[in-house]
Amino acid sequence: MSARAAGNLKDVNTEEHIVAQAKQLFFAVGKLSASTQEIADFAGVKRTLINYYFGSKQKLFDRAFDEMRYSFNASLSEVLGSIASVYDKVAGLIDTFTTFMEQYPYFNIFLITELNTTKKRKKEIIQRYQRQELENFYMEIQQEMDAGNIPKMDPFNYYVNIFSLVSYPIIMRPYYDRIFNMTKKEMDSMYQKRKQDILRLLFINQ
Amino acid sequence: MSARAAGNLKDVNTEEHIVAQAKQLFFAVGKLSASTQEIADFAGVKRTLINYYFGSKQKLFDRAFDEMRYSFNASLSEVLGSIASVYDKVAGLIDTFTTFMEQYPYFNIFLITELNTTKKRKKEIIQRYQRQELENFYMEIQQEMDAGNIPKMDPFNYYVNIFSLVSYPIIMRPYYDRIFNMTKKEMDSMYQKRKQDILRLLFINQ
DNA sequence: AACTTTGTTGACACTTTTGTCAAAGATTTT
DNA sequence: AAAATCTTTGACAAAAGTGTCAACAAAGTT
Repeated sequence: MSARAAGNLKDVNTEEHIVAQAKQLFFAVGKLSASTQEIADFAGVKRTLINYYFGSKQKLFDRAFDEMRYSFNASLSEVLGSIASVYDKVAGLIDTFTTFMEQYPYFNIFLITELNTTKKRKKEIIQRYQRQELENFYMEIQQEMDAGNIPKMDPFNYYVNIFSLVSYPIIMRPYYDRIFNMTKKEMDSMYQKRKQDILRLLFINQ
Repeated sequence: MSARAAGNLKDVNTEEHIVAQAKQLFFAVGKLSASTQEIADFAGVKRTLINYYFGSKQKLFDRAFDEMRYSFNASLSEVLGSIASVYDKVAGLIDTFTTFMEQYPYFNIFLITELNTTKKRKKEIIQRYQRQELENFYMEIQQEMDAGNIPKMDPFNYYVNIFSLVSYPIIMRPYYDRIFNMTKKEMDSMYQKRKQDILRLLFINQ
């Protein structure tokens, strides 16, 4: 249904359309190792168009990945670079990251699997990011710790904890749905409470 | 070097040897979609032996996965089923899970990717686990919350948090090594502190 | 030691997947 | 509207991966 009507030309940009659908298939649906045929079917185009526009499957993947990375970093920067309070920044990170993870749960997974097993392109693919914003955030965190509002630990670990607490349960959700003895309703309510539970865990006196 | 000498018969059980090596390749090295040739090379045997002993690649994978799952559940049960204090149980879970994750970081990842995208075998592969132990643990957690020793939240979320805080950073470590502006030494020390930091985060007054 | 069973090997066939290319169809430019 | 350019398509070739099989080798049994 979402497939492009065949021969429906130029009302959409085919190239962009393919990338967009590939991002969905890879990072939302989770078919990280979809074949070119699967990608083409999903996008509703002929397989050869992938080669025409991107040269190879790998280059399409790189393109999709780069776009994901860019938009993810942008949304992080928006929070970290703001003038909000530390508490609001933490809440903002939780919020932003939750949204992102729910939309693209497999993006993180790709970072791990493919990146570690594909020996090449290690250096180029990742640029150090948000150095200044991060240093600044660490400092603010440290101040809150000194003030007793945040459990004392290395600010880096604190930062990592935010992402851990948000990301992991979302990634594992389909698995948890099966192993834990709960109805979908119960599970939903559990997951809905998480944002607040996390925030309360990360901030002592709120 | 670790490869079996060719023709070196019966000093080791070839079948077990292949499974053991496959577990390493899949869940420690991270080659979740290794070809039969890669598996065979890694184990130092001829590729056809995989078919001889296991019938198909899938069956070898299932076997490796089942063994992993079994040992993982066993180590969890050992902690949850013990008579230790809640604090010690939480510390034990952190410890056990850290060890497991460091040894087989890709086991969790498989649970997500393959399991969600491979439509078949959803039901059979996972059995509900540790129901009684878990219910009991929830109850103990709740008591500690009531006593004010643990931040108040749903015990399920608390339980999930333990695994989130341990697992996610280990999974992401290779990625973090590159994006964060730290030396290996700094990163190591950060990760070493984590166990205590996590425990302190999860228990208020310790 | 002959026989049977178990283990190992290389060759082959089959399937899946990727990428190329020439031809056909559309769109834009002149 | 003719020419040039861009887009789409099906057919083909090449590569990679999986499983089967018959033959050979080793170990165990009688």
